[in-house]
Formats: sequence, C-alpha cells, structure tokens
Amino acid sequence: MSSTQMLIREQVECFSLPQTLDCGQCFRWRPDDAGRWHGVVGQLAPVLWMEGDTLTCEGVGEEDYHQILRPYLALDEDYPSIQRRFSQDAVLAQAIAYAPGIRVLRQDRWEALASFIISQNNNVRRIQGIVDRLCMLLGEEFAPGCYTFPRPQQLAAATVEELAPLQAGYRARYLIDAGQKVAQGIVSLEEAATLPTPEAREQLMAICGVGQKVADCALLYGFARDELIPMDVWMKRVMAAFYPNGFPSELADQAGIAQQYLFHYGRTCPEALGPAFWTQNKKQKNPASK
DNA sequence: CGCCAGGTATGAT
DNA sequence: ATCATACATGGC
Repeated sequence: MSSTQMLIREQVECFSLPQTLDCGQCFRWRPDDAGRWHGVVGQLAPVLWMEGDTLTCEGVGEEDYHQILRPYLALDEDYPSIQRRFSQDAVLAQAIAYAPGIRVLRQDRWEALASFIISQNNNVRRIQGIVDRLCMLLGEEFAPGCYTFPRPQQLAAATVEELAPLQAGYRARYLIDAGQKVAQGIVSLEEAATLPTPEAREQLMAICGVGQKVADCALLYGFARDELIPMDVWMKRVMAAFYPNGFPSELADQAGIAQQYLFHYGRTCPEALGPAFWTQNKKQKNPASK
C-alpha cells in the first residue's frame, strides 16, 4: 500500500540509532550496509536512518508512526531535560557525554520478558540469533520476511523438541514455562502492570528461569518501571567503581534510565571502571585436578 | 582446551 | 539465608 511507502522525517535531539538500538536493551534491530536500521515493532517493520539530526522512517504509515513508533522510541519524552538533570552527577555527565543518543525504549511487555529470559548467561549476538529464529519459527509472517514476536500461547503449545532449532539451550524450557504461565493467567502481565514494583517483580519471578535480574529488565523495558536498575555483572562493576555509597537518591525515580547510560559506558569502555573492573567477580577456577 | 556471555535453579552448608 | 556449581551454545 502506498501509505507505507512514504518517508516520514523529523528533527530529533538526544537520539542515536546505533546507541539506542544496539545498547543491549532490544534484540530485533540490525543495520544494513548503508547504515539504515531494520526492525520489527508489533506488526510494523520500519526502516530508520539519520542524516545529521534528521530521523527518517520508511515502511510505516503516518498514524502508526505517531501512535506506535514514536512512543516506542521514547521520542515523545523530554530527554534534554532528563540529561540536564542527570548531569548534576559527574559520573552520569561523563556517561552521557560518551553516548548522548541513548534512549530507553518502551517495548512490549511479553517480548521484553521473553527476550531477557533468553539473555541470561548469554551474549548479545547469540541472543539476537535465538530471537530471530524464535520469531521465524513461531511468529506470524505479516510481511515478506517479517515476523511478529510469538504470543505466549504459541510458546505454551511448543515442546522443547520443537524449539531445538532455536539453539537456545537450557532456556528453551524456560520460554515454554513462561508461555504457559502467562497464557493460563498464572502470571498476568496486565495485572503486573498495575502492581507496585516489588509485587510485580514477584509475579514475574513465578516463571522458571526468571530471577530478579530478568524480572527487572522486563519491568524496566516492558513496563516502564524507570526506577529499576537491573543488576547484571556490568552494573555491579559500575556501582562498585562509581557509586560505592549507593546511587544518588535524588535520581532514584529515573535510575533505570541512568542505568542505560552507565551500563553502556561501563561495558563498552571498561577502562573507565578503573581497578574495580579487575577485582570484581573474578571467577577463581578450582582445578579439582580431574 | 578453557573462559566468557546483561543469570538462575538446585542442592549443600 | 547464603554459596558453589551445573547448565546449552558459540566465539575466541
């Protein structure tokens, strides 16, 4: 249809495609050789690129762009103000200067939950591959080569044998358990969305394979719980190195957004962490002499 | 071959 | 409650 062929352009600030779409918060966006980013959001398959501070979107109608894509990309949020506020803190000022184009996406609840189940003890490239294969295997092909993220029911009906092509390892059964508990309402994402954060977290953790870190990722990225800092290895290092006395309480209500700058800074620029990086969580191997 | 990757479930103190 | 270890897979 012609409406999806038109280009939509707008000026944006505090926004970078690679920084936002490749900073470990989502797994379905890829750049092509021309630097255009291809992704799937719900049943939309937008292509995005930037020229200077102009964002161009292709493949999405005007209405979907404004109602779905802009909120998803957090372009309707006042990041200049957020960054001004964060920059009172010297460490955050540095992390923002390092990657000023990061925004925290507003993702689908279920997709965020399932994606971060896959993420555990895994690396981003492989997570991306597993998510791709999951969508191809159980999602709906709403456009040529474009697949939706499978609904809970589709995973609830699957078996570990059927999920073997995902190469998800031991996480396959976690995905099925998540699908079943959500599809049956044993875990209600709609209810969780109305609950105070500790109770919502408890709900999600009823799923096998969902601990506090995965639950917090789902809640931050899928439920807009901006106060949550998912504590993975990198954020433990960041906190040890930069905030030994705790994260500034004045910024607590948006700590999760701050986390995204800090996480990316620490992970892609580990020298900045200083000695703490080398002393934190060093696995000491125990020979056990086999 | 051994370690690492946005951890968690499990069984032993 | 806290703690070590196994867990699937692929890259280096």
